[in-house]
Amino acid sequence: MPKTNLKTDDQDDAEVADVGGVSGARLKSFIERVERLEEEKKSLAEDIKDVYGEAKATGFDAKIMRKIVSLRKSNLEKRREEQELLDLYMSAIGMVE
Amino acid sequence: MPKTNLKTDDQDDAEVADVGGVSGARLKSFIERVERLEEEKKSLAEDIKDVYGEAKATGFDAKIMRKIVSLRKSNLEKRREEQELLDLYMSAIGMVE
Amino acid sequence: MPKTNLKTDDQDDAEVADVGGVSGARLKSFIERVERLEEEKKSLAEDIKDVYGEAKATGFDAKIMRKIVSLRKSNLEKRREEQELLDLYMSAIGMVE
Amino acid sequence: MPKTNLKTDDQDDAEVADVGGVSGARLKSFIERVERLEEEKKSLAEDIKDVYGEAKATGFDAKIMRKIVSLRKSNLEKRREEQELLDLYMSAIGMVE
DNA sequence: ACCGTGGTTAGCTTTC
DNA sequence: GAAAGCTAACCACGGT
Repeated sequence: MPKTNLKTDDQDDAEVADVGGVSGARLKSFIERVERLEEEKKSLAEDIKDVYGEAKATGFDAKIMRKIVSLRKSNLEKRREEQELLDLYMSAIGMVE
Repeated sequence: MPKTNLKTDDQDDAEVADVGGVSGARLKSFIERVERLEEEKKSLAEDIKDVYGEAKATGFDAKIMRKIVSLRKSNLEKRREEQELLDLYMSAIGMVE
Repeated sequence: MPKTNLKTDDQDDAEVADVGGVSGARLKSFIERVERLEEEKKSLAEDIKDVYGEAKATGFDAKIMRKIVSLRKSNLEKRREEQELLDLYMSAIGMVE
Repeated sequence: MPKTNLKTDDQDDAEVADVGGVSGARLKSFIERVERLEEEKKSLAEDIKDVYGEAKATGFDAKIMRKIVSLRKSNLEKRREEQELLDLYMSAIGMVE
């Protein structure tokens, strides 16, 4: 069973207590940092979309472009994974450094 | 972060000549802009993950935090949608522009 | 069709109505089919896990095996995607099939 | 469906000899069993998708159906506890109802 | 203009 | 407790 104890009873209540007090303020700060970062991320997603739009206006096919980007990325990932597999083999047969 | 340079690939830079009237150089430029932006996006995703990790180290439950962020976001969206509906109503009765 | 009836709120009743009646029975039937299929899917996931366990008991490294399976799969997918890209190029330059 | 045969790959079947005392043939057998099971799993996933499609064609809302399935699966007790903790956190940052 | 579809992303589970 | 793989929701796009 997953054993996800959400209540965190073992921890001292002083850590998450002070409802509306200092711990609440810290939590709020964390939340807002996350929200700020997610906004920036969303903004970048829009920039990417704009680049595709611009390319399209120049006469390029966005669908093809996306496929190229995707293939280039998967090339890199595949190469990395193959290296990992190689490392695994080497450690499996005791050729570790 | 290990600075994974997406631009590195097998394709030879010399081969970006025009093909069938298509400017290879321009296409390459678009592709690289997209890749650059996607790297930044990925970097932000890692930053977000770090914030959750930091909060967790402080004693907060990341799962709950994600739920809170999600709720706040949907609250905002709902409010925005309600505003849009209100705008629609107002334009419907001629109270706009 | 003349949409003269302003009280359109009840319009969907013919499709999903009969709560507890015949439509409810159909919905229930769909739900149960899904649940049955998901059980089978879960069962297969366990079978897969068992195979890895068996292999491990035989002396193989499950982590390596998973990586091999993953690489073989991505080889296939990459090949398929490259073909799709080729098709896209061909249709883009009018060499449609 | 495009009949993606997972077993086909670049590796030559003749190269499955023992390497460092490892039975290549046995490993290959395990890998192929996994791939076969994963194909079946994928097939079931498609069946499920089909059921949702069929239900949709009958007039049901697939999104709602998925939610129903999900709810039936989830543990109500656990969800209540999560909600309680969530309420606590929300009051901590002033998002009281 | 809408539907269906594919791709993307976030969340959950399980593993190490 | 961190990391990865899997699953499910979301969104944007093209076809009809």
